[in-house]
Amino acid sequence: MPELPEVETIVRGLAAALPGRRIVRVEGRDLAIEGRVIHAVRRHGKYIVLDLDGGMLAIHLRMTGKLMVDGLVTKWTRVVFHLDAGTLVFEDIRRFGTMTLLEDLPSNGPDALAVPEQEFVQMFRGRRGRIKPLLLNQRFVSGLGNIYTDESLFRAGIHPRAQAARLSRPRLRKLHAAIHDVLTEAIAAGGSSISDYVSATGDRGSFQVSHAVYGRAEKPCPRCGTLIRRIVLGQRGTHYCSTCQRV
DNA sequence: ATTACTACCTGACAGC
DNA sequence: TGCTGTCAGGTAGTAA
Repeated sequence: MPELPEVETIVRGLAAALPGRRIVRVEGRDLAIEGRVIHAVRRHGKYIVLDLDGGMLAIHLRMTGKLMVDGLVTKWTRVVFHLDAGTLVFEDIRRFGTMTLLEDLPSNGPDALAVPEQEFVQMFRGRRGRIKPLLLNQRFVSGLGNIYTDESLFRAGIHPRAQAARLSRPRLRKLHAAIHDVLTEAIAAGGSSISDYVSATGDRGSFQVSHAVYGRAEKPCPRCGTLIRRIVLGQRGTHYCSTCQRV
């Protein structure tokens, strides 16, 4: 479910409520963090990181995870953090989400929103394979998922099957700008809510109405009117405009 | 290094 | 109603 803009939106909501709160009791998972204080909340790729005294809790929402401040408890609630004031509720329909106490964060690639253009272009040296699966690889660049990969490639005019190593420097610079712009606009819109995603305050995002290709198979391209195609690439549904996007 | 396949788990939806 | 199959915003493990 959540990609970088959704995780960023959730983290902003958590950061407004959690720092300074003490975890009094954890219900639903054996984490042994009772009594610890949450000092800060940050994002690391698609991970939500709670900095506690003496460690950090890394939470990954995978497909259907939600983290809500004072959220309602439902049949899909998996963990409730009881705080000295209020609660933090973790809900996860498909139970793919993970929650681990760590000393070191998982090593992944540079953040898709923070990576400088020059570094981004250089990362492609020596890479084989097609561009879309590469962008989805979190050890290459972290934060992009299926929605924003498709949307970024559309804006950059790059076909998802294009060979990464064959892209010219100008096209890579354009891709860098496209990724940055799409993510920035999506964060401003509070993320994309297609079915499950809500922020830490329970609000839906609105960026889904701005999607040009994702989820728009057989609908006209907003730029040229050609019908958007859906193919499967790297086992993922992939949407693109065959006129605007070239290999 | 890259790709394919399986698996994790649940719900929505289409078609019969 | 209900069955079957497909799809879903993610990622790990294994094999080729």
